[in-house]
Amino acid sequence: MFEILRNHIEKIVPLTDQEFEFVSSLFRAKSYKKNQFIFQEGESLSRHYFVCGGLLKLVYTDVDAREHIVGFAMEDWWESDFEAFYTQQKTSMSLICLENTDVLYITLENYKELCKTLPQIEHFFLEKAYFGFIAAQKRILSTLTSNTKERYQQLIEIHPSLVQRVPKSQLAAYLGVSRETLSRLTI
Amino acid sequence: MFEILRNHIEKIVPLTDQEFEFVSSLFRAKSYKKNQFIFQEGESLSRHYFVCGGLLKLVYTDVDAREHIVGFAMEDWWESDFEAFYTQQKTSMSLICLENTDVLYITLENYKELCKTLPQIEHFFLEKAYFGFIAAQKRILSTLTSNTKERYQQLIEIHPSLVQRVPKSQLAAYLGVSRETLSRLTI
DNA sequence: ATTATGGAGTGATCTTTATCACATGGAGTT
DNA sequence: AACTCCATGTGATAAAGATCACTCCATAAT
Repeated sequence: MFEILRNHIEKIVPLTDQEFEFVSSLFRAKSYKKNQFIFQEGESLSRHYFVCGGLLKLVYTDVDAREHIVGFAMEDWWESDFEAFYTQQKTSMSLICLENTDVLYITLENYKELCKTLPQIEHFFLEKAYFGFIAAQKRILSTLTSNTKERYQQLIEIHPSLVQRVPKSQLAAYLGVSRETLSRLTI
Repeated sequence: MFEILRNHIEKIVPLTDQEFEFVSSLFRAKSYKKNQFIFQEGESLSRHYFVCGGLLKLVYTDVDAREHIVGFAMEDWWESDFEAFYTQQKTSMSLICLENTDVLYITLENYKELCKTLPQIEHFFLEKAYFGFIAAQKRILSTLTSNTKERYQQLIEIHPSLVQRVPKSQLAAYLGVSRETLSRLTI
């Protein structure tokens, strides 16, 4: 699992064996079964997760107990309730397994230690944040410019493997439409 | 204008006079009139802008020539076509003045120079990127969980001064509804 | 003073989507 | 084999929003 993390980081910044040993020492590995909660809305202990294998959804549950999917996370993706993590507040969302999933996670304390010791890792996270922001802005733009059918087609284009692995009801909760409407689309 | 930038940066990281002199040397100041384009979709030269005073909109124009507002920028905000800036591609959006506006801008070359020389500035931009990402995710969540009226109320709550300064037709283009629908809401 | 112009409100109608209800079919369980 | 979950599809109806057309009003321009 740590090798996956190393390959992932080294796509952006190089690391010596010694440096990666230090990186590894600050992460912990954990495995979860399908439908398990990695964390649940309202919890205080917030971590940043790297998915080595499997599939997660980041979920906001509204007052009517409806689930809204803020994001998915597959192999090589990072996920967390980022505001809760970075400001150490209670989580407002839940991270739930759609498949059996292996993760590596880091606490904020260790994250800060890591960035202080290895500035290139801070640069790595900066790039991740930039591209996360760009992706979020594109998703916003997609809701502004496109109808449901077009947004679904864009999702298929951008993440074909995701669409294969996730039930349509979950894709509907990500796109912000009812599962019935998604079902009625003729692609 | 440079004092505004200094105060803004020092809210997150401290700078010596000498360090700020270096920062200043990498930015340029420019003033624009209402309705002017700071940059236009399709241009190659992309910069990152800091708004000292005034008001901007970041606009995507679709194939039917409809304007969709990706974001606004007021005093103390950063704005750009971030993907175009960071990857040095052609811009896919336009940055347009809703009021007379004074900006400071930096090129990617100077930005990289700045981060290399002053790592605390890279940390500053990292925080900006994190909170930009969090804000974008909240906007996505708002479209998933709330109807038009609620989203408009949330906008008023989060950016009351913006709502005062921007025509409702522009707020509609930001919220993703027609100006008629926004006009019919009873707040 | 008169004439554009841009922002905003509103009626009528059509389209899209949500909602509720029910049916089908496959996978896993007993 | 019978049963229970799920995921999915689909019909009927209601609600939300888009669109087009028109009006009013304030401000800027001539």
